Amino acid sequence: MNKNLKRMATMQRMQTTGLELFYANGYYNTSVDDILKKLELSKGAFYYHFDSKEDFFVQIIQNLLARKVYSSLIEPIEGHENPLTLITNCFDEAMETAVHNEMDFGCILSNFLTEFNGKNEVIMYHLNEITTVWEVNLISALQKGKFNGYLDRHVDCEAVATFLMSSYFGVRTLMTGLSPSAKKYRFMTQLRMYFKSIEAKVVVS
Amino acid sequence: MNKNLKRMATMQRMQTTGLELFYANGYYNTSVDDILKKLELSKGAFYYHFDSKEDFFVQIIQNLLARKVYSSLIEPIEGHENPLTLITNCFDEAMETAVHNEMDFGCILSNFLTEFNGKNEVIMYHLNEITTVWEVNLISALQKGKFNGYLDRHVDCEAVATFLMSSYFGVRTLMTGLSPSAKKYRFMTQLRMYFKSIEAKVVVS
DNA sequence: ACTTAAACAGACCGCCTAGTCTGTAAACTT
DNA sequence: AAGTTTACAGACTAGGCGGTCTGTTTAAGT
Repeated sequence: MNKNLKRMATMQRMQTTGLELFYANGYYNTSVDDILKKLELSKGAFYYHFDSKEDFFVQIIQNLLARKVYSSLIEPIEGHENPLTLITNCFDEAMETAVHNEMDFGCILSNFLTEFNGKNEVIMYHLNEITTVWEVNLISALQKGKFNGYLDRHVDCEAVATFLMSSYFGVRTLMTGLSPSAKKYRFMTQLRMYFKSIEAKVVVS
Repeated sequence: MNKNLKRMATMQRMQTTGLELFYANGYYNTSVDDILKKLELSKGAFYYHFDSKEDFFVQIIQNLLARKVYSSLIEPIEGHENPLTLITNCFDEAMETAVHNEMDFGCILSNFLTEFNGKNEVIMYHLNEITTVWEVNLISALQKGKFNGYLDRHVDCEAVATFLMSSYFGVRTLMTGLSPSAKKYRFMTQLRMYFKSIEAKVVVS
């Protein structure tokens, strides 16, 4: 039983540093040797555990990227409170993490979508799957919010979800440039402005 | 004089197809040989006109990318009308072009920002320069609009610019996935919602 | 104690990469 | 007409790439 455990541990180690380097340098600009050098492992070890570099990356997507997106962008908006508040706090926290991370290269999911678009269908399929999961959860959170009277009745939840995903992807890209902290602050003020325009109108009694 | 003309023509040809391939496949995933093969030119021709692959790309940024961003995102918002209308039409047209382009890989500028972030300082410098030009022009267009009474007095123009750039970068990335046309439509509805929240309030007479 | 398979190590292969260098045909200069 | 420079062609090199293959050590099963 220790057998399978060690196997899993090694594969985890490989995938973790693999994701680190792929995120920092890009998939095509990171060689298998780069990863193995950092791990102090050999080619034999890598191709014993994985069929190919592509197979390796697909497993990283399913094991690490999917969980990362879930824990940072989906789970925080699962609640019965005002979804606009939940989303605001969720984005705020995600961006705050990015601000304090010296090695921030933008949203992982967005970066890989950009890198593989039109280049690798297999990988794109798995990335789009994660994107869809995020979208579905955003929409259902908004619909629940509408049902609970937090959002205006006329709001198109699918459209709001698209707009939110767009703006988040984009701001993370922008934040990799100059003054990320200021960018974050400005973004958040306008997100709140936008939310005011779709929240339930106060009934004048 | 025909001399310099031919030289310019060849360099233009190289840069044009270079940008095409870099946009479609990424910079690191496109070899100099790939470009030369499509052009039916030789290594000698390439390194006669350019010092290196990086120098080649920097010239592409300055000659082609900068103009492209200007003509599609900056020039259309230079006018004395309502900047919110101008921006709406500008984004609409840019996204419509993307929808009808089978080979759309997202916003060129955003893609390259993602690809080179943390990997190549020289190229990042030139890319950030273009981004800043866009930002500055957006801000000044908004400020002019505020002065002319199209925007609410309390609007933070810099924040609006950041929000707009973010959402545009992001939606172009999202549109490379499933149903770009629907994504565009949904995005535009929410952009209009957002604009309603920052436009000048109607004075009740 | 012996067998067997798991978990590697590392040499090796063919291909691709950015970049160099030498050669050469045409054009421009004088 | 002769000399010189431009604008290439294409062979070549050193190194990196993903992937293979043949060991070898370690540990579990019997």
